[in-house]
Amino acid sequence: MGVAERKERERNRRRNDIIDAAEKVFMTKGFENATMDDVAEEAEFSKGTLYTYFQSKNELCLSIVLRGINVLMSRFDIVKSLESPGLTKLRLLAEACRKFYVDFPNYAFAFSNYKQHRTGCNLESSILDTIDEKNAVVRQLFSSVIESGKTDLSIKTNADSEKLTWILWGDISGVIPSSHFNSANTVSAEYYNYTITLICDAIKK
Amino acid sequence: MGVAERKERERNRRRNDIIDAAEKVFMTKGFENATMDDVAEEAEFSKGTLYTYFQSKNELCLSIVLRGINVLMSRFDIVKSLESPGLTKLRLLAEACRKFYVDFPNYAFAFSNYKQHRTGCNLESSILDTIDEKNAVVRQLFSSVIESGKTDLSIKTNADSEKLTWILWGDISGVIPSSHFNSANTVSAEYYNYTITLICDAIKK
DNA sequence: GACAATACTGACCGCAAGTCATTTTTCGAC
DNA sequence: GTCGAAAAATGACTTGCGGTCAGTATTGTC
Repeated sequence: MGVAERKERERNRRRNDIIDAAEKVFMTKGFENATMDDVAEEAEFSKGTLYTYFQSKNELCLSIVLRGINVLMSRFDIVKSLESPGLTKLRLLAEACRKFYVDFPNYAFAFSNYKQHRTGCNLESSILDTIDEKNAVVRQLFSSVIESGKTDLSIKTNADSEKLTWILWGDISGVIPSSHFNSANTVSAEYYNYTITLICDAIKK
Repeated sequence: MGVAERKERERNRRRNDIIDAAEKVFMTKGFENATMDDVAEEAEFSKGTLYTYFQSKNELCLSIVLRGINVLMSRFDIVKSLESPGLTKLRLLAEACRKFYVDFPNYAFAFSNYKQHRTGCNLESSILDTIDEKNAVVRQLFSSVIESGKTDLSIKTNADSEKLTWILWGDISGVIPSSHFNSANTVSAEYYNYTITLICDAIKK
């Protein structure tokens, strides 16, 4: 008898509906100005109910970030399966990320506020751990792509994989969306690609 | 009779004392956890008085950022007066910035939260304008150093000064301090310098 | 229909940002 | 020295929002 399973599914669906509503509200009003009552109204639940699904406003925000990471990672999968030089793969990863930001401005926006919500979420939340795990997986991916590039001689063999990962992932997930949402969404593919080209030029064999 | 002038001086001094107190309090407790009452107590003023000097908590935070920018810019001055190739100057600017973060962790911390306070400060505040102006001056400096590097042939002539400025200043003032204050202050001069070296390698003639 | 368990509600609480009527201080004029 | 006006400082108060929780409604089981 799958009642428990069905209930679990329904609960997850409702949880997702709330995140949908939160995305909409936060994106429209901004995280600061939007209230949990706003989200509750959009989600057609009472505020109290939100708190049976999320520990805090910050955790709700981080749930949006987590969603974004999952979507982004699924886009990385396609690159992973390719048989290409490491440097090419690196470029493709960066390009996948750029497209992701274009396709999902909500997530780009959420990413740009990640740090803030992270620090605001002082409780131990399982979402924090999950995000950390996903981040580790992404870094591992970048690192292995760089390593493969060193093996296939598309990347300088003396490049420091760990540091490069940090710089690339930092730029891609930090600076770019962050600047993108300053003032008037002026940072374009042009700037993004220039950064990537610059780094790739510096590390290519 | 210089009474008005003296009063103006005293008012500025008190204003600075409040920023001193705010730096201490915010650095210790974090921006979120620290209250204006905390700052008031540290500054030995009542809360109401703080609001005769600053429009809001966010504006007070931005005043700290502005202070930091001024200190940093004064360190850039020394580099400006040197007679060196553009690329060398660029490296020295980056190095000056790194040292600045080491010498003034408070400002590095403030910088890492800049965007947050900026968006929280929705009113038109003269401090915002001043920060924008200072930022423009810094970008102008970077841009002209890059241009001079192209002229003296230390930097590739096809480098895009504007984009490079954006990337360099973005990395230097954004990613680095931002990552620095994640978790356990683990990002070291090593990582910082690796980033700079990477970019400089990519653009050197 | 009785019962438990789960889901939902919204009035309520606490806290901190920001306000403002009142008090205190400063300082020139006489 | 003291009066009056302007400037500075005060802290009790208002407001708004994140978060709570005792109570209500719904669902599923026997």
